[in-house]
Amino acid sequence: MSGIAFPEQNHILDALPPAERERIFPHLKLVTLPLGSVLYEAGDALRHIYFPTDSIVSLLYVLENGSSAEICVVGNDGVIGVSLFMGGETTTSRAIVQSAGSAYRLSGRRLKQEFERQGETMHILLRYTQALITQMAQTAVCNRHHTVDQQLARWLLLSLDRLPDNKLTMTQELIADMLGVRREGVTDSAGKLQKLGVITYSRGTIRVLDRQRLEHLSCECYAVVKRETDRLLPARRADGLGPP
Amino acid sequence: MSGIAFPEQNHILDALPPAERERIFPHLKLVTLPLGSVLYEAGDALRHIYFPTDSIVSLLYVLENGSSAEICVVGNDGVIGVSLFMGGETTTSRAIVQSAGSAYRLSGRRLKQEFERQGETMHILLRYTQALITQMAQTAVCNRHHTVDQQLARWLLLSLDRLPDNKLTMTQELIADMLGVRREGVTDSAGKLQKLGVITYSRGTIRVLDRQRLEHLSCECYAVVKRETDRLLPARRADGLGPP
DNA sequence: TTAGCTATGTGCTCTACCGTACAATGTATG
DNA sequence: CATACATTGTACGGTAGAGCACATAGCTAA
Repeated sequence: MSGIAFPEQNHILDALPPAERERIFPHLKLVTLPLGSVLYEAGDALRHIYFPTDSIVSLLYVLENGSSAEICVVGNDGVIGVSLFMGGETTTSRAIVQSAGSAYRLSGRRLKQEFERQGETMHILLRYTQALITQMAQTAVCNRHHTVDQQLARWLLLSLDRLPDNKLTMTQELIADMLGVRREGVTDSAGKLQKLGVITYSRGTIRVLDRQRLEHLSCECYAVVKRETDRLLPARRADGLGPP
Repeated sequence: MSGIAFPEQNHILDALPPAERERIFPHLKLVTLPLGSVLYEAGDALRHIYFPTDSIVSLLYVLENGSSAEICVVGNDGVIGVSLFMGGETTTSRAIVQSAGSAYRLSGRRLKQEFERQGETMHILLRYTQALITQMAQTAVCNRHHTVDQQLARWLLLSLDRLPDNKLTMTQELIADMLGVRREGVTDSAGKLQKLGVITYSRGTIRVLDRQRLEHLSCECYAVVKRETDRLLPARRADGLGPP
């Protein structure tokens, strides 16, 4: 959250053609998302869609007994609130801010207006939704077959891709909630990574030192999701380093 | 697969308004789907979309090491090939026939034509896709937190809802592939259900005797998905028992 | 009938992860 | 500086499910 923010930091907004931008950008409102805040609960009627710039939001499913699991993660590559244009109005997931930062907010009404014009905006949003589907499905398989060690590596990489530097602010407790495992399990796995010199961990701050090694330690799920996301989403227009 | 088939057996086709029906129905082709046949592999370019009548198709993710997991199941409540209209053209999943039967097939080209008209067809397909998303996400959490016993019950219920009677044709080996567990694990769980008098099992044929009990033994995931699906999908127009 | 295959049942060890308890740090606050 | 709290580390028994081996039981076909 250093310095100015501009809509093009979000890849979806950045990909919109000029006419669409002119219609949408005036109605975007920049909001700050503090760590841990909840954009919506399961069952809430969605009122806005969010385009993160430097924040990260997780979609979490929470079971009756309180245990939970992250089903996908959204950063400046996507949007939160796809059920608005998919027609459901509500979802059964919770959207929680995993990394503090900013996002541009658009009212559901205006979004739907633009979506119904069936221009490029609609097609971009639908392709992004398919990328989300891939991420969810791969997460399901990953939950079934891969170890906590592998999943922690995957999770760190997914977060890293959505952050400006190699530092993430996140306690092991919260990571455990995301992965749906015990906190102690994360401590174990993170300890191994630290011994290997891949990360350093200190009271809520993780620094990734050796990204390549981390990719090696992760399961294939990270690469599968990344490949599919890159295929489905448009190439960046701006360079993401400053206003156009 | 007894007797005649007609498009309205599929809930999506049944929900289309008259104008849409007139455009689409003439181009539907009835195809039979034998048990175990693969509609598409991961990475295949999709050429058709399928509307099952009395068949059931599973979307399966397969990992590099050969292990797999079902991420959702489609019967006469839905369609196979959402990535066609979502814009992706291909998916990373395999679509495999879990219960033999029929389906109506429509070329991807015609489907997209209809979708682009942005009539009711588009909105129904999008809402259905959101229901699919819910199923995938719930499967992800289920894989993480629930026992094989619970998941088998859930799986049986999901299949049962898409079949005309209480009989399913399915070896334990195949169920194991779907749930992403060992075959022996399914034998154990199915044995328990049999002892309880909830099902009978005999060489590839399962009969559900006590559905209510089965719902009780299942985890909440079945109910969550069913509730959300009912909410998102249109009420049945025909009664599904005969041609209109 | 007999042989051969497929599907199911059973028993064993092994391991990752859970649940729980508690100790040892680092950070904030008076 | 002393205290309180939040975060991380460690230990230990319990268990679900994996991996493997092999026995039994129906179905099919010569």
